[in-house]
Amino acid sequence: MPKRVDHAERRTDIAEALIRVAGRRGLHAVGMRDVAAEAGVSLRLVQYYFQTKEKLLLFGLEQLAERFGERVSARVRAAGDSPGPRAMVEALLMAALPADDESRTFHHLYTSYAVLAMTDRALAAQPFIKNPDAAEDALTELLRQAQEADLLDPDVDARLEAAGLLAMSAGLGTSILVGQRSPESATTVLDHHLNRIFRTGDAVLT
Amino acid sequence: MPKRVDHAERRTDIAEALIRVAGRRGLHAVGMRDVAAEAGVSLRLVQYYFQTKEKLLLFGLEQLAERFGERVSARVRAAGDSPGPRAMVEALLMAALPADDESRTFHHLYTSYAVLAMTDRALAAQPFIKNPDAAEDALTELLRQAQEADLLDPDVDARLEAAGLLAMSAGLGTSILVGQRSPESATTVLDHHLNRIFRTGDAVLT
DNA sequence: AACGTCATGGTACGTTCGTATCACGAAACC
DNA sequence: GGTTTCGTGATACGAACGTACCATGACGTT
Repeated sequence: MPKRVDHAERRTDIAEALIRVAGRRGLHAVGMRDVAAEAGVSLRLVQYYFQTKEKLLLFGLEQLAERFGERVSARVRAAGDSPGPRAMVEALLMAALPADDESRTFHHLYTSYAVLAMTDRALAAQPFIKNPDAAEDALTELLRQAQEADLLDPDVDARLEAAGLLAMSAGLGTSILVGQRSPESATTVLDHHLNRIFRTGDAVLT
Repeated sequence: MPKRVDHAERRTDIAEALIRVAGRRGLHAVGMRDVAAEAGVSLRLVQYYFQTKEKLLLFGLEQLAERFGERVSARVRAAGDSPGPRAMVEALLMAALPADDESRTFHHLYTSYAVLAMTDRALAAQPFIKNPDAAEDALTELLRQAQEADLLDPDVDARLEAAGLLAMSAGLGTSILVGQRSPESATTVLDHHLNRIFRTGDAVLT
């Protein structure tokens, strides 16, 4: 073989170019030529590493979900040291809100992909079921721990509560992106809910 | 003027054709030719009544939001007779969940439009701020009434609670559309929340 | 040293899309 | 009753898109 280049690395480079340009102009507006230009390679190369646009999109979604999952769990881990379970719950939910650019891009593109998945039933069943389920499991576990530490209202069903909180966070995220609500307002709404669920009325929000 | 046709009527006909075909194949996949075929008219006519695709899309969104608003308020009104405020709250939230075809189409397309609105900041600022705000006002009012009738936990902030419930409903709706969650499961989550907010533990869900 | 294969560039092809143009019948107005 | 205006059809145009094809260095293998 000649230059023997690392295919995996090349693919993630291109996929991140896709994420960047799609985050700027919208997923519906990006073509392979845009991705190629953003990545600084020729159109032919994008075709070479991903044979078809559909495969590129699919890989981009996986990349997006993976990166965001790492971001959230990093924040939860960082919050794990100090004030207890509620801080971790808040870290998880707040990290999911589109307050900074990275999170905005994620929400924007993830929603775009979700819309595609509504018709192309086959497209990426995994990322839209497996990842949210994992998040729900993680949040459920955090709530259970809080419940065992007697910090939580005992008559909440941890699993149902986790599902509700995540759905609420997602819904608030969308309303932020479309300009209906400010990130601060969304934080207030979330915190109000947590205040009623947790026994201590302390707000630890940012 | 010759045949003097009712422009407004024609426009809504075409817009509903747009909604039908977009609901089937996805908003990203419909062109003016598809809309024309679905409406049973020529491409030229679609151009004639809407000069540009953007105007067609805009009118379609207004039409969509209007129809859905009527649907929800009709259901709330229908539930207003019998068992009290909670039934109306449930009616509002449940009507917004994508359980039937009409509601599924609405969620699907509304989300598609929301994605477009994230980049085309100008596109339809109204429908994505005015309508949700109106829904929030209505739900807030219902919650306040329940609170005055002493049916509600007195330490809930009606406005914040309304915002949270609507965001949760929207988030659950999306998770249904992507196949992560069943409508029944979403209903359970919503009802669990209402059970903790309302003083009576009665579930009046469908 | 020759060869085959990998990485890459350039470019062409066929399709589809939104929009514009030309044409024409019919009806209302003076 | 002629003229103007409205509703409608058919079709053409230019751009953009995804994909396919052809060519050509560069390098490891034999």
